[in-house]
Amino acid sequence: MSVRVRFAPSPTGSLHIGGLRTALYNYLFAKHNNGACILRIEDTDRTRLVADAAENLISSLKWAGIEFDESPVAGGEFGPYVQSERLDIYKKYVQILLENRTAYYAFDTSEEIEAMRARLKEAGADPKYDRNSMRNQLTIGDEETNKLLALNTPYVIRLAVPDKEVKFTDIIRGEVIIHGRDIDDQVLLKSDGFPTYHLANVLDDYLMKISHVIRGEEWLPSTPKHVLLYEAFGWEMPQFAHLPLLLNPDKSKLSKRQGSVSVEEFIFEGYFREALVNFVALLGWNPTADREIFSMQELIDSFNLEKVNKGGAVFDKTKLEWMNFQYMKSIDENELAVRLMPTLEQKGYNYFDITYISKVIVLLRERVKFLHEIPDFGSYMFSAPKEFDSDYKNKYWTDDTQVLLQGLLAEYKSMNEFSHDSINEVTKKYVEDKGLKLKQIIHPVRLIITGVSAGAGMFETMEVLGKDECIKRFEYFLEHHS
RNA sequence: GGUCCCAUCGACUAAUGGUUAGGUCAUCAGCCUUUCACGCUGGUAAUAGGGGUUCAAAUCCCCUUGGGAUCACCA
Repeated sequence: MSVRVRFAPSPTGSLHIGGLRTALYNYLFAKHNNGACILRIEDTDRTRLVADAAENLISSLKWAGIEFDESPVAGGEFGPYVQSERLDIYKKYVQILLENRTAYYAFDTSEEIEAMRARLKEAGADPKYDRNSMRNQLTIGDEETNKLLALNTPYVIRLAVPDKEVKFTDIIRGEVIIHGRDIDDQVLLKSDGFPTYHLANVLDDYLMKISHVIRGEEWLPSTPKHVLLYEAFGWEMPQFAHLPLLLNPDKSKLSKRQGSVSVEEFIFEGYFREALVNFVALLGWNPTADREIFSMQELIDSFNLEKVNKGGAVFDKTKLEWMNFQYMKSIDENELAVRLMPTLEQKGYNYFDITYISKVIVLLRERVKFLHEIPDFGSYMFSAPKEFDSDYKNKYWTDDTQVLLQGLLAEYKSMNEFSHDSINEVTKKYVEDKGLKLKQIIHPVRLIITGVSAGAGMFETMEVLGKDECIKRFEYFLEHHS
């Protein structure tokens, strides 16, 4: 049997980091097994719809490197892949349930339901739908039901949950048993004609030939309803795998309020896709434990559901930051230069070439947390400093400094090759001849060239800036700021 | 509250009956040094508790405790 999995978000907002992990695990599992990964939009709740949410979801997923074999955009032979376009399908199939009496019409108003719940609560019982005391096909009979239907009375269709144990096997958790008496007579078709998640999800998974349902643990308690539906239709069930939850530092389900949770925010903050994917993949699953860095392909190669943990995992940004830094160091500098270009343009630095940018990146990548910080952290690489750190100056400046710098400038001017090695050589010889320590001159030089105390190796920095630029900065400083 | 799920350092996790309980992040100390960083070396730190089963338990079973999810005409 071929592996077919799906990621089925509802378009109610931007992609949640937990959603990203669910999508990723589906994707990894599919690719590992040469199967198909499908995207289905579950927009059956008309009240929570957010405009453009589906597009945003897809673009976040794409940013992360997750592509779908079948989707509303790519199409596929089991479409449409948007539930609101499948209404006739749901209505058609729910008839089967009505006919074999595993579902029934119910005509209760929301006020009646509310009153029922209040009553049950008063009596200390679970506020489940009390089938026998309400106005439904079971209590009023088929004839009355048909009459009400003919009068266009609003109705819903509910699942007739049998009084028996419902069992299923979860790949991650093993056998799970829940008794029917603990399951509500779930609404399958709402009065607005839209299906609920439970109906639409089961029907679509079946019709789209989904082999494995990989989703968050929050779905575990409602899985028996789905099992019952498969049984009611007489269909073979897919395999289930309920993923452990991603948690806030206080162990509650990962949510807004305790930091960023949407992928868009992480993109905005400047995380590399490689880092976020790598990090999130290792939250709840671990192939070896003696290794942290994995490319998407390596994740695909080693992924398996059996090794997914059962317990929830706290989403700890600190380690993500570390991982991001690993990618900062390892991604090719030319690639990073390309990625930095938009930021540079935004800051008005659009006249530098990729080669120069990548040299600057090599110089500064280990000194910043995010790539986009480079233009500010190393602003002196893009324009000559206008201000000079006075504390830094005071710390290393003496009465002789001015004269020493004049002499050093002359040395630099006479150089042909201006590499960090040759600058190093010339500078060291110069201070040695004067009987000084390198410290006494290199800090003033840094001040002149960069204006600030923090930065890469001085000679490397000067090499990248080039002889002419360095001399210009020397002359400017000695004229104006001494 | 009912039902279900879960439980190894502060965090992510490894060890599927036999290890001085391992690795990574964070943290602490030291080293390196041309500022800031990177890096390097080392340290602190965990099997929730109690019963079993077994020659042997982090690992299997039971109970307790703790945490979480879920209980909609939301997904």
